[in-house]
Amino acid sequence: MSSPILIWFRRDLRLADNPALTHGLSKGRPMLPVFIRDPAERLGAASDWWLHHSLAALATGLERIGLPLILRQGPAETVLGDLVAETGASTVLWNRLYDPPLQGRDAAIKAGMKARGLEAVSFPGNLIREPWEAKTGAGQPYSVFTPFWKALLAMGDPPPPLPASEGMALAPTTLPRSDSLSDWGLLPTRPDWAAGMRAAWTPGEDGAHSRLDSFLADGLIGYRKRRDIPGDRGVSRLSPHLHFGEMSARQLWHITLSAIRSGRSPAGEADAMGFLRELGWRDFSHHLLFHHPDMETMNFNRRFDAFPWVQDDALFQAWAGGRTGFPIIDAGMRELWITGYMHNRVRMVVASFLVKHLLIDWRRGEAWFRDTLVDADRANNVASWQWVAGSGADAAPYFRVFNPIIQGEKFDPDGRYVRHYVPELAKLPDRWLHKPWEAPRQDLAIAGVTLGSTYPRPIVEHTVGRERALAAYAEMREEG
DNA sequence: TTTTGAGTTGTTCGA
DNA sequence: GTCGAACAACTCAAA
Repeated sequence: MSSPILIWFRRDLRLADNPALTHGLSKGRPMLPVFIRDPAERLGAASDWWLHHSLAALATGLERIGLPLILRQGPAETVLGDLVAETGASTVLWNRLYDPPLQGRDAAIKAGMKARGLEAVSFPGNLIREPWEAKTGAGQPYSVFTPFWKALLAMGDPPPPLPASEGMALAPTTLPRSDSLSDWGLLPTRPDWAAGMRAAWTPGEDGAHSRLDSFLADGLIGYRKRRDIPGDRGVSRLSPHLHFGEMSARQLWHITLSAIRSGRSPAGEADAMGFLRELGWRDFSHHLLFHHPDMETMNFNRRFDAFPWVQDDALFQAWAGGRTGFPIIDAGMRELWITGYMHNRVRMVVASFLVKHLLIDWRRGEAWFRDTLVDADRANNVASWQWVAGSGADAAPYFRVFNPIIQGEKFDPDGRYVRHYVPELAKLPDRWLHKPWEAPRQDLAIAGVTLGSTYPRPIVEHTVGRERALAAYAEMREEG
């Protein structure tokens, strides 16, 4: 029997539109899919929860075409070397990742394999375009979104997705040892904090497609306005599926356009392009981090190195725990804690609050999101936090300080979102819901709210926080 | 090389 | 209540 091909799965946990898998299947040789739990790839506890279920789904899908999924732990280079030795594999195929540490790791692995006479081939990963494809007229990477997006559009539609293989694949007659998924301890036990996640999500390729189908059927229409309303179903919530590659960006692109053109989605071209533009932001973040690897820990705009951040654990804990006394902030932080997700509009508001009202370093917020989001993604997380902080590429101007009261009233006018995640305020009338500290004593009493007891008073007064933030930015400008 | 127009997502103030 | 201007200046990208 000819030597097996290792298919190294990473963040491409799908069978359809999987270039490495399709390429391997075309060879007619035995195939050995493997997933390596490399500590270098770990993001956080919520991601681990998702990964567990996504791997289980992938294993089921592979089984349908007659393939096993081998699970191993350790540094990828070592594990792949072991597997090559154990199985006699002469080819390793994978789809690319672009995070700085992993990209370097993979390049070293490829070079090492080639030096040993093995075939190692990588394929385009999970973006619309590879991060090095878009270039300015001067041949430089972009640092402003709009021209980047125009450049992407000018390249035309990305390649059409590859179909999932239907037929049975050939597996090696003897299989190497595999870890048991349940032994990896990816799921929480004591306490089991994942009940809200199980209720909110269906990880895996099938879950990704049914999520997209229902979004196209009734969520996409009116997207440009509805996407800002956290109590509405106006966003796709595909981000964790995209992060783990249960659906590729290219599939999402083509499925969306064909749905509106065939009438399967009642939405129009403008809503569809508004939606795909958000996918463009995902590519833009990866483009930025690929070309500026140190922005994961350093300010993209180095003038922010002089910013007077405040270290205050009590304030940080109040923010993280959803006890700031601002209902829209607390609802967002609790949505995150319960479901592993937060609506995009609310992410901006809570991030602005941490960085501007509390003057806490964006890196602390970024680390919290990385640990708690099921869609945690280095590139998106870092680029977005820096954007809010004002230190990032194409960032918000410093004087743009979100007012958590106005944001709540504007985007959650009927209080559906806040009442769901901050149930202790549910009986307050809309008028006071986003500023309970201004409610008359009688309204609070009727609603069963006791400020400072059943719900916190604001940990900072909005106007004070705003003025302090503007002063801090002014101080930084003088330093620089 | 120089110039020009533009830049995700907002808030506040005063007329 | 509504509306427009101010809030800074800078850097990017393309012509």
